[in-house]
Amino acid sequence: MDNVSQEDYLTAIYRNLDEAGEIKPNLLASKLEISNAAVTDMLRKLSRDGFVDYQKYKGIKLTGEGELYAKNMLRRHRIWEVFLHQTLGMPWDKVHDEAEKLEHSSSDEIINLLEEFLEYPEVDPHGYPIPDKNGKIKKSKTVVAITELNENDTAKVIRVNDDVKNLLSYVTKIGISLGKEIIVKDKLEYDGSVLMMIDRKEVNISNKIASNIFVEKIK
Amino acid sequence: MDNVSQEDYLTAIYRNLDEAGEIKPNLLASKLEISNAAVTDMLRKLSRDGFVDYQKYKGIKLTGEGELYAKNMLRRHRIWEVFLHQTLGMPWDKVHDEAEKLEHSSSDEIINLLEEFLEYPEVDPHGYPIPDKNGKIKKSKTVVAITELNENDTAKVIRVNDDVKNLLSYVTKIGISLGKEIIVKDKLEYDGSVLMMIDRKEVNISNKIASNIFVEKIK
DNA sequence: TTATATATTTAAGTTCGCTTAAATTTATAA
DNA sequence: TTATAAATTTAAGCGAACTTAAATATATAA
Ligand SMILES: [Mn+2]
Ligand SMILES: [Mn+2]
Ligand SMILES: [Mn+2]
Ligand SMILES: [Mn+2]
Repeated sequence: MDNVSQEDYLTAIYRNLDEAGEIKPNLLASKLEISNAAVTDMLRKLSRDGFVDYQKYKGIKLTGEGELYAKNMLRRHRIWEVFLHQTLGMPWDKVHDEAEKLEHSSSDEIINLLEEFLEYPEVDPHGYPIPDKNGKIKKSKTVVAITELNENDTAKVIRVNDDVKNLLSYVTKIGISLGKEIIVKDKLEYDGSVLMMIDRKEVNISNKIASNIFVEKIK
Repeated sequence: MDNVSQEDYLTAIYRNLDEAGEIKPNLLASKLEISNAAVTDMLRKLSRDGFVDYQKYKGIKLTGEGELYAKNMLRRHRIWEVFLHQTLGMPWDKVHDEAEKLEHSSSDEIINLLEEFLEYPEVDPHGYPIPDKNGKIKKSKTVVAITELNENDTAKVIRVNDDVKNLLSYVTKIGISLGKEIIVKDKLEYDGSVLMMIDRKEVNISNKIASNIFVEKIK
């Protein structure tokens, strides 16, 4: 397969599987920002080519081959992100969009050389794990969304969702980066927002944002 | 413009302009390995979009904008080649095909950062000059094809055509690399081939190959 | 259970970049 | 100059990846 669209479909499917390992066309369409009709169309092709299990009106599953392909795309994407951030000094809120293009234009050979050059990084600049050549993903620390914390919990930021538009640049603005310590001061009942301390400053973040920042509880 | 094909057309046009600054559709088609009809089609679009001057049955010229765009593509291409060869250690006969894809997927920002990281290289791994941000190309040494040399001339390899299939890997096999010294022993009248010394070994290369290796005469 | 809302598929149509075949123009050679 | 060859354009058509609108199936709520 040598195709930008199909590769983005597979990645989007893999990233958004539910607990049952499925995804609905409607969600996929919204993640890819295209029409439902286009998704139906493409699902037939991906199914014909053996990358997804698809039956009309049923949830979409990846085949073994499809899952491997998707994980390899994540590998390419994340290794490029590390390179752009770490080697070229590009800010973490810009690397995703660039990697979104580069991932389709680089042979496995380039990716393997890059990985070696970068000394085998384990996570991308947003804290997501990098699959190895065989699609194996190291099981990472147990993390929870900030929304799961309780009052007075102290936690360390491990991962921030890199798939949400403008989230990273906003999060940067309020002082959050990987490894940063936060302390939950208050959880507001009526809107689910969270009041917390970052660098000795009080910051209130909405429930929506809190649900996309993943942390490791300290003690 | 955000298009692989159009970008490759512009680059191919620029690289193959004749002394009059023009190229014929037929040559362009063969360089791009597509039909003449496809070229006619695309020329209308490139003309409509202001990148080429085109009138039916006349030679194709680049507009100012078209030339700038083409040179920027060469810049991207060659900077990627330097990175792949120099930083990742990919052999010089493999980097061209990879760069052919990467050139379309990288913002000017990435290219500028890469250029800085590489410490502003002046030529790509095949000896071709790298245009700067403004499209300026440093005028390089005066070179001649090996076919232009005379018996007993000594010369240094400065540039090898990177656009000819399998040329680089062949040339590598017979011991030629950038900077290598050669001595012309004999020029065969009947087929234009050249007999020369490389590393104290006698090597005969065809006229076609000799015409794609560029050297600087020594003394 | 039935009405209504939502999700999904089907149908028809568009743009892009290509193809082959036929028509036409330009170049070359007798 | 004229016949022939070569280059170029035109015409028709294809697959990929989209779109919008309409039809149909499924989910949800009264
Ligand atoms: Mn992508
Ligand atoms: Mn990421
Ligand atoms: Mn290219
Ligand atoms: Mn080159």
